[in-house]
Amino acid sequence: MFALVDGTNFYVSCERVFQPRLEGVPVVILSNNDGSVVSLSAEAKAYGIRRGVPYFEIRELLRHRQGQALSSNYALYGDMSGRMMRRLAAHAPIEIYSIDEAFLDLHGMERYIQAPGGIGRDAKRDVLACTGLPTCVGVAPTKTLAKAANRLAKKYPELQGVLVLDTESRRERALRALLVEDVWGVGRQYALALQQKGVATAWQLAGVGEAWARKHLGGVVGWRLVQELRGQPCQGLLPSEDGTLRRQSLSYSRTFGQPLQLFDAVWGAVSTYLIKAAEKLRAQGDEAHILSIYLSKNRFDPQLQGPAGRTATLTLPMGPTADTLQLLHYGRQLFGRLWEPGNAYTKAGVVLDGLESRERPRQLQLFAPEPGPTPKGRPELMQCLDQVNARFGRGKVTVGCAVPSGGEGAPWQSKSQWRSPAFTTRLEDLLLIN
DNA sequence: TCTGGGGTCCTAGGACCC
DNA sequence: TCTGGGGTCCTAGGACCC
Repeated sequence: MFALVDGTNFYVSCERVFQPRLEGVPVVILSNNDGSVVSLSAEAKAYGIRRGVPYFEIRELLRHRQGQALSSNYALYGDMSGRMMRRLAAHAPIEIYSIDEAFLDLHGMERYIQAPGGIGRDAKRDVLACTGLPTCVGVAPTKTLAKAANRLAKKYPELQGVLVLDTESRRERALRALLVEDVWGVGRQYALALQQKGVATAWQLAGVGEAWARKHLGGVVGWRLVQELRGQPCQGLLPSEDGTLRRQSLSYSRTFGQPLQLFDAVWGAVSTYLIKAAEKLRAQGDEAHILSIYLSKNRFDPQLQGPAGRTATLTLPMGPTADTLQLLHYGRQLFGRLWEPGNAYTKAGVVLDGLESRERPRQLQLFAPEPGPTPKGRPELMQCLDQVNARFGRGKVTVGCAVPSGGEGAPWQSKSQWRSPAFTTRLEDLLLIN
């Protein structure tokens, strides 16, 4: 059996822990650049606001209803997430699935699931008591069914946030009540196609054959999904060691505060993003051997023809690295391949792929690596750079071509007008009760 | 005027190798 | 006109997740 635990309107809940005045108020949390809604409270949902809508469309509605919009504060959410995960990990082996969701492995704990209250209610109570965060819990024999149970636990208040699917009849009842578009792994495209073929509920989806599933739901993924709905596990727990996630790629991208046309401005943004991505890479003790850069134009522009974005990718000739200067060197080459004068760019990003731990055993070098910018003494230099910045503030020391202090006041700087303080991670932002 | 960011997995074709 | 089988790597793209 698996449990899926997730935070209810997680970002809003994090804000409310430190700002009780937001209790009962329609609250929306905005994306970077204050562009669109990424999380919202039940009160905001009741007024018809939905995740993903652009802020300018709901600004008036929110003001009219005395609602509150906040910029997203990932320093706060990330720290609160860590607190929640540490509580959950005390109950069972854990896989952290996203910032506000975790799977718990309950194999061998079946008797505890059945006990009065059960592990779901227990974990939920614990997280609330220790962090102030409300959660929902779904328990079932497969991950997909646990997600389904969680979904229904949220939808029906009488379940009080916990649903256990531990018998055939409970599974059937749940799947009959679940729409196909609410199944984990069925997105917009698939939902539309399924509905057109007369498959409207999760129960109907669980009844399709293997060939059908492979044909209409993206191959082997679709077939696994159907099996999981039937109660046959196809995915095990991927345990998160010491509360962190093992990742295969890492990226840093931002929408600019305004469209940019000048080479220097766009390269200024990309080089800054590269520096940040390299910092993240070193902070998690990894090296990357594939580098991608992408540039995007405004994807909502009706004049736009062709794809909004272009990507350039390179396998680094000297092998895995976490060196800012090497990444900048090759990043500049990739940028040159993408750059087209006369375009108004709205967004850029950097992706580091093929991540390996820096501590891994070194493979025997059979051939001399291609000469890149000289790497002698570089790991030490990078380490020194990170230590100085950790002590004196991010971006205090950087490379010569970069904009100081990480782009503060730069032309690409994102908007973030209503950010709450970093209550839990900055001493100056500590909440004071008078 | 104003529309996020960071991930995953799978497929498929071409180059290249044995 | 005929012209294998199997494998890897690389790249691009499409679907999905939160």
